[in-house]
Amino acid sequence: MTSVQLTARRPMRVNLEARAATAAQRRTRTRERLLDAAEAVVAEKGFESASIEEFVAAAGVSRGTFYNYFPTTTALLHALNTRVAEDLDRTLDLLTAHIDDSAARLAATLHTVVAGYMADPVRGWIAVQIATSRAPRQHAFETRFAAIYRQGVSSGRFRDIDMAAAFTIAFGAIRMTQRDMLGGGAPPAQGVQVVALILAAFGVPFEEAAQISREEAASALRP
Amino acid sequence: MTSVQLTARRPMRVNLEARAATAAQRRTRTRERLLDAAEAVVAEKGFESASIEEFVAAAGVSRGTFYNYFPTTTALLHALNTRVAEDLDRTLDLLTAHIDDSAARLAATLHTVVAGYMADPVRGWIAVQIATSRAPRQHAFETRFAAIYRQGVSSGRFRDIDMAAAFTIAFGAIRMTQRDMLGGGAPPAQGVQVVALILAAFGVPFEEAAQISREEAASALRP
DNA sequence: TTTCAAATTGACATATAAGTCATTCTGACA
DNA sequence: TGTCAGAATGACTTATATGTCAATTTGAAA
Repeated sequence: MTSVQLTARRPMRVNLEARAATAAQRRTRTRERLLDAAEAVVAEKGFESASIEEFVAAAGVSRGTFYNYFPTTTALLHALNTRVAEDLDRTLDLLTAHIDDSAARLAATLHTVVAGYMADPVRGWIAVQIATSRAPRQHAFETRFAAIYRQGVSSGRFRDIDMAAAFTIAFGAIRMTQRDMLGGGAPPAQGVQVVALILAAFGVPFEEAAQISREEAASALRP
Repeated sequence: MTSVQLTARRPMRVNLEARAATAAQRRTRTRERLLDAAEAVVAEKGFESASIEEFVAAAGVSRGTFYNYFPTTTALLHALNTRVAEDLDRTLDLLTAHIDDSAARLAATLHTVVAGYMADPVRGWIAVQIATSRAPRQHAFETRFAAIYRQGVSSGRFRDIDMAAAFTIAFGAIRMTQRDMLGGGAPPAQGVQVVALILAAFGVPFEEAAQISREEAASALRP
């Protein structure tokens, strides 16, 4: 409608790309500081007292800055969960890449998840809470699980059952185990039993499943 | 220290017990009204907006009255969860008392839990959330599960494994199934698969487990 | 009708949280 | 050294919660 004069093409006064690049670094740093702070706050005061006020105080940034990065506290918490999941996913790559047998690989994966979260109860609680919230699920684990499971099916190690059901039982049981351990009600040995049962559910003979779970638990505990 | 004159023994002016009895009825009624209201509020507005203000408005009682019954909103929510669990526990008694085979009985129990909560999403979410909170666990299900499991072990139907691990895998998987169904991401058929896998984990041959799960699911869906 | 212990009321004082925005600061680069 | 886009600030407004308590109501029994 209104006639706006477009800026004439001429040499740029400033290098905008270079500026944008450094600005992006700065953004990333501040974002990480907020995530770190949130982790510390949740660690110390629990989930309930998670507030923007707390987060910015811990991060040493101002209120306004928070909104520059996250719209709500839950948005931040989900971002935190994603970061945690990605961390763990990288660890899983390193620790299980060399394992050929699908059953052993799955056992190692599940034990590493449990051990990883137990080593850091804050992250553990975050994972447990978010896993059962209405929030959309983290896909990293699901993808990894599916790959291992399919490999197991084609090598005749696992039963060929509905993937969603397999994932549900494996991660439902694992999350519950985590929850029990974090709550102090379950000994680490319970993880060994639960993983063995999961393998058994998938068709691995029980005694062998128990054996595999025991062995992989031993490796996972010292990552 | 101070010399207080004790009331002399003489005929009571009023019948205190009778009064106390009616007062107790009144208490129970008000308490139930608060619980009903909380259920309705959570149903409509979700967990996050659960506040004393909302609850008393829905129940038609005053702020002060709330504190006469519950110290905090979470206390009320836990009471609500207990009521829900007790309801379901009674249902489980009625529906599974006649089933002799432990595997079938366990399948019926798990399916009823899932179906019961799916029929009432509000209660379902409450159960899922509280199951994974730091709150102490509901004992009703655990006791029931243990009884069925022991029966199954002594009749040779189930493997003789650690009870805690067995419970963890069964209820972890069930809660996760619930969560997936409530979130709309899983079809009812997934419950059938998951229960079959649980039975298989406990030592029931897979084909038979699948068969039992299918049959009991059909009964549980029409309670 | 009167009594009285228990139940109920709701205004109040006290937090604590969220979201906005005009202003200031930062730092690479011309 | 000055420029300027984007980052950061924090006081301010608005909102929603919590917990208290003196006063009032209730209802069975006397």
